[in-house]
Amino acid sequence: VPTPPRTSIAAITAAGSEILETRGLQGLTMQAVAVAAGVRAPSLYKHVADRDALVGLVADAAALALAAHLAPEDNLAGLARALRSWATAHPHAYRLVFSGQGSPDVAAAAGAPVLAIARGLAGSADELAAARLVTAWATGFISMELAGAFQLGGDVEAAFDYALDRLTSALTAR
Amino acid sequence: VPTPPRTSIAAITAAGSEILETRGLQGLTMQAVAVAAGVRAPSLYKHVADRDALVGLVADAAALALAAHLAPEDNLAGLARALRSWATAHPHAYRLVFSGQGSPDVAAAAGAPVLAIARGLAGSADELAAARLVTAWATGFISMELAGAFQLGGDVEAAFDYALDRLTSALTAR
DNA sequence: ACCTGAACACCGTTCAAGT
DNA sequence: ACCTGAACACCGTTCAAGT
Repeated sequence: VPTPPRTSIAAITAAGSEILETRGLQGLTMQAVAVAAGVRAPSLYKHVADRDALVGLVADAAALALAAHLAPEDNLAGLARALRSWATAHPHAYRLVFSGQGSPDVAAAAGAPVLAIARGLAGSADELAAARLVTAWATGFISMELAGAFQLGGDVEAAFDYALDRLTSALTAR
Repeated sequence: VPTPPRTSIAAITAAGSEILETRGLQGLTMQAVAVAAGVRAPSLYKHVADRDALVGLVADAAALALAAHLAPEDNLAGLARALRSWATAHPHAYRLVFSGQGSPDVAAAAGAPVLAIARGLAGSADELAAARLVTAWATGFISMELAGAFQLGGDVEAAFDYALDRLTSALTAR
């Protein structure tokens, strides 16, 4: 006897996103997601291949949320600050987005605004290389900050602003 | 009846480092390390508090190995290329070093050469901020490369050299 | 003083049985 | 067609018992 589904990819992804937010990637277990979706763990395998696939769905959802948060920004400093504020508000989601566990297509779409801003600064010849410099710096800075890697003290805010200033002038096409 | 230890922190760390190299962080299980150290899993708890502590020891050993690999470099480009070559040769160890799971003291010691080079470029007033810019860029670039995040094609080598050139001129004290 | 087998709680995953 | 309990292999960790 055929039965209508009692859950869905969308519901599973939403449940997973909320669990990631509150309990981190380690807390994102099949059991926890199943309970939050109102179902038992084995049922999830009717909707996702395995835990890696579920983590990928959650990563993509986070990447889209991040992209929406970045969309209004149209200059390098604004974009970098928006990225950092989102990372501070959603540290687990931020780490997951940049861990490479999501779909490459979604990641590429989310990175598009950076390309546009890099083109405006560096010109279209250096667009891609400039975008990679900026993206690498921003993700590196923020992930080190989240990991507590800035142990030497000093002013982390000042280091962020210093880097933005130096990068802006370094990338501006001559 | 007292008994001499059949293993040691050093042996456990060495076994863990080799397992990390070949099987990754996921393969670094208490069971696998115990077998490699010639002992059973419960015995490890006489030497380390728990798996996190063991991972921390392996992270510190990797950070020291990385520091030794970077030590001969005395300019920004050489340092960055040496970091990247080590990361390519030891991807699991590289990720672990920058995951913040090791001891802050060891991480700070390993970062000292970057500070010296940054001081030479930017002057002592901006030394720390300049070092953070460079470190954030390099770790971000390499971790994105290891994660396969450079999906848009283009020349990754060229992007690395472009960034080195732009950063060097951006940091040089005026 | 250290090592061990046995046990516990947990995890991801499979599968026959239910509806 | 989907959901479930039961089971399996694995994991980290504890602990009483051995030497």
